Amino acid sequence: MPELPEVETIRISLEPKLTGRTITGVSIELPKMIQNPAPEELESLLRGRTITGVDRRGKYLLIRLEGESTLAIHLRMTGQLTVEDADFPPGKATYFKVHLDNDTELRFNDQRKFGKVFYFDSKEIPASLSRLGPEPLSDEFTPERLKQIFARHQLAVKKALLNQEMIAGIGNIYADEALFLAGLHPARLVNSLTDAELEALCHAIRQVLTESIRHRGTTKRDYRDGEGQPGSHQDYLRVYGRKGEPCTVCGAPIAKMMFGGRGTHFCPICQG
DNA sequence: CAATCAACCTGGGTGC
DNA sequence: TGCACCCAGGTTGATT
Repeated sequence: MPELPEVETIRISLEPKLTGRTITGVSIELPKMIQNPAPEELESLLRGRTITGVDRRGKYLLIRLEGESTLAIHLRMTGQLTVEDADFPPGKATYFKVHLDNDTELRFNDQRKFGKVFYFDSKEIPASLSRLGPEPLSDEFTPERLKQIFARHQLAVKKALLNQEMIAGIGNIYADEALFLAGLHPARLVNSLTDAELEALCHAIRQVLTESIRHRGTTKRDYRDGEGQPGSHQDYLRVYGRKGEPCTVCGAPIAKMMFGGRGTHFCPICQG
């Protein structure tokens, strides 16, 4: 579900509600969700700790704790994070809660139970948990860097965009949207891209992610921001979910195919 | 190294 | 109304 823009939107809404709060306890209803320490060890690691800020790396939300440690959450497909009053009834699929010192709690709701929680004593996500490529909205994300990352890989560009070790944060929606904006067919091999195409792709990735953050993310079904509200970028998608509808540039019907196991939308004319 | 598939889960949509 | 089946914003691990 949530890709970089959705996690960033959640981060923005949670940060003021979490920063400065002290954790008083946790509730774990689904132990398998706790990935890193043993679930029974998590509470003693968190209780009494003060939250110093909320960051994001790729699709991971990073809750910073006093003393250089991090509580990280990955929402996978249907995860939702909200901060609510402790006496407000939680959603049906709320499997993890972090109780705070002002009678509110951070709630992790996840219908499909794919979401993961990690704790580690560092700011960087340990490589043993996840290795992530550069942040696409950072200054280090340039056409030259992209060329470097793609070099020697005989790999379809759509698959490359979904590979978090190559670029962090892009998922199925924004991969399709970026390839459309860049005018690239999803099956193009990354080591065949010209400098001009790399430049276009780099720019397209930045553009689609930035636009979506401005629209508070894309809600196809489950995604909600930290206030429980849907985003609006679904109204601005150019190809994703628009099979059979006219291309916004040339009017040809948008095509959908299965590619690398994922539904893939593109304009057969503009991305020929 | 790359590709494919299954697995992890629940529920909405579709077609019979 | 029921039911079987496909599909979904993600990631990982086994297998070829």
